[in-house]
Amino acid sequence: MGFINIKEDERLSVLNHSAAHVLAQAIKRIYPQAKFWVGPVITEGFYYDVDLGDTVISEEDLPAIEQEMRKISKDGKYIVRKELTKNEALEMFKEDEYKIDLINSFNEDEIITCYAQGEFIDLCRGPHVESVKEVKHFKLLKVSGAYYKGDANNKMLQRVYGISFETKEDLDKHLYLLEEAKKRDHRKLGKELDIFMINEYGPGFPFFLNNGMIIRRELENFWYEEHIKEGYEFINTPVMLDKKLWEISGHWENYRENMYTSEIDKREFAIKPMNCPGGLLVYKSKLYSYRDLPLRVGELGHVHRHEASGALNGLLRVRTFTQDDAHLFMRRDQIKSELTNLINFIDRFYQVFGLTFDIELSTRPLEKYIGDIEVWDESEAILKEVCEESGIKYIINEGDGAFYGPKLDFHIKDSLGRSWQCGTIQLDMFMPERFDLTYVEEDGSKQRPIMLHRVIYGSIERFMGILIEHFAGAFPVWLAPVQVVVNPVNTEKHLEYASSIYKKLMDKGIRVKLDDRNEKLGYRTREARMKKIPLQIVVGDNEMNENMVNLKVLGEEKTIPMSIEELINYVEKLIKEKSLF
RNA sequence: GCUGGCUUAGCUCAACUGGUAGAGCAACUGACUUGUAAUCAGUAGGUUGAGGGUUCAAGUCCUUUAGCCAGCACCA
Repeated sequence: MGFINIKEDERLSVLNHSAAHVLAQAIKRIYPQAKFWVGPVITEGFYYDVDLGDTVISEEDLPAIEQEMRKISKDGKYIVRKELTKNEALEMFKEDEYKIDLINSFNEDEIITCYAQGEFIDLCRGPHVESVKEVKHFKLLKVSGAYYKGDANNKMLQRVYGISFETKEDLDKHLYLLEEAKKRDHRKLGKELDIFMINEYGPGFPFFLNNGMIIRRELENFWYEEHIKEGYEFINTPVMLDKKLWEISGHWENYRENMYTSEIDKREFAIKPMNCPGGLLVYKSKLYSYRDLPLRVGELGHVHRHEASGALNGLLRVRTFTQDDAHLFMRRDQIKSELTNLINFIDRFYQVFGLTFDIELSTRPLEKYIGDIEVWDESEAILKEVCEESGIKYIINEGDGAFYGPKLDFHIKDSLGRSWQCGTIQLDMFMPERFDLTYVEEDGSKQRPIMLHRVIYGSIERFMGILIEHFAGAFPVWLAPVQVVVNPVNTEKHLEYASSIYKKLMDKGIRVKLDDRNEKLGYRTREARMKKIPLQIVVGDNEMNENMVNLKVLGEEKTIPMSIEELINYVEKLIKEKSLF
C-alpha cells in the first residue's frame, strides 16, 4: 500500500504538468480576470497559483472547473512549444505582473519557452504531452491560500490542487488510497480507541487517556532499556528556568517568539522549549576528566513551544511534548565514533516498529545562527563524512539547521508513504563555548568538550501519532493497550472458566480483559475487532471440557485451539520479541 | 499567523429557498444465555461552540470571538 510519487515518474510528471496548464486554461475561461503565478508538479499531483482579485474559488466551484477542463481535453488541441527572447516574452506577457516577475528572473540571453494550447498560452519550461486530450483522468482535490513566492510577507494567492493519471483505474486507486488514509488518521483513531483527546481549553495541549498512557509507558520503558545498554545515564531538568539562562543559551534571541514565559516576585522565567540549557547546567555542576568522556546523558524532557495556531495537528504538531532527548559530551577525536553509533542506534530503534526512514542533512540557517561560519563548515563537513563513511544516503536541506548547529534529520515514512521528521542528531560546537564547559585533559589542561544533541522518537507525542497511523490503530501485542480479550460463549455457563483464564493471564502481567457482558458472542467479537485488540480467546463447552482455549488473532480468519500454558507462552513470546506478526 | 471551509445529543450525521431540532450507534432499564463483525423492546439525552445583531420568527441571515479541518508560512 502506498501512493505513487508523481514527481518520480517521468511520464506522470509530464502529464500532471500538462494537467496544470489545462486547469489554468479552464480557470481563465471561467474567471477572465485570472492572473497566474506558477503551476508545478508535486509528489501528489500538481497545483496552480492564481490571483483572481476579490473572487474566491471554493471547493464547490471545483466541479465546474473540472467540467471545463474536460471540455478542453475533448477539444484535443495540440500543446505547441514556442521559443522567445526575453524581450519578446516581456512584450507578450506585459499585462501580467506575475509573469513579468518570472521573466525578469531569467538571464538576458536565455531562451524562454512557452506552451500554447488553443487560446491559452503560458510561460513554461516544459516538457508537455502532445495534446490536451491526454489529460483525461484527473481530479481537482482542494483549494487553499498560498503566499506569493512562499513568503508570508507577500500577498496570498489561491492555489488549486489536482492530480492526473493515465488510466481511470490509477486515478480511482489513488482516490481510494486517500480514503484509506483518512480512516487511519490518528486523530480519528485516537478518539475511537481512547488514546488521547484535545480540549478547546488547551489547543495543542493533548490529554493522554489510559490507553494512550499504556502505549506511552511501553515506549518509554523500551527507550530506557535500550539506552541503558548503550551506556547512558539519565537526568530530569526543570520545566521552567530564569530568563537569564535563556539569554546565555541564545534561545532568548533566536527562539523568543516560541517561548512561554511567566513572571513572579518580579523575576522573569521562561518555560523550556528545549532541554539543552538545563543539561548544560548539570554538566557544569561537576568537574570532568577526559576519562569520563564520552558522557551520554538522557532526559525525557517535557518542553513547551508556542507553535502557530494553523500549524497544530493532533499529536503530530503540538505545543507541549516530551522529547526523548540526550546530550553527549565528548572529545574531538570521539565525534565520529559517537555519530556512527548513534546512526546505528536510531536505525535499530526504528526497525523494531517496522519503520523505514530517509536522512536529511540540514545546514546553517541564513539568519538565525550563533557562532563562526568556519566552525559551522567544519561541523557540516564532519556530518557529511560520517554519512559517507557509513554508506548512508542523505539529501541536503540547506539552511534548515538548528541555530546552534547543523543536524542530521531522520524522516520516518508511515505505511502510506508520508514522511515525518522524528529523530535528529545535532552537532553543537557553540553551546559548550557559551556555557564555558570544560574537562581536564590528560596533560592537566582544561579543554572544551564537543556536544551532540539527539532525539530518536523526536517527540513521544509525534511518534505515537505516527505509530497510530502506521499500525492503523492495530498495535503489536507489546504496545496494545489491551493485549487479550477473553470471551465466554455463554456468559453464565462459561463465566467461571473464562474468569480463571483471565486471572492466569493477569497474573503473568498480560493486559487482559474479560468481556462478560450479556451479549451474543458475535457482538462481543465485533467489539473486540473494532477496538483492535490483537488476541481474542473464546471459551465454551468444548474448551471447558478439554481444559483448552480457542485463540483468534486480529485480522485472521482461522481459530487456533491450544492449552492455557501454550497461550501464555505464545503471548509472552510476542511481547518479549516485540513481534510485528 | 494567513486564505478558505466547518462547529447540531457521548459518537456519526439529518433538518427544502428562515417557520421553532430528528435518526443510527453508544448509555440506561427489561427480556433473551448466546460458538467468532451488530438479539429484541422500552427510557432518557440538545439554550444547535460562545457573545451581539436583523426579523413576527434564526440551527439556517449579518457580525465579533473560540476551536477544528485543508493548504500556506513556521517546525519535533
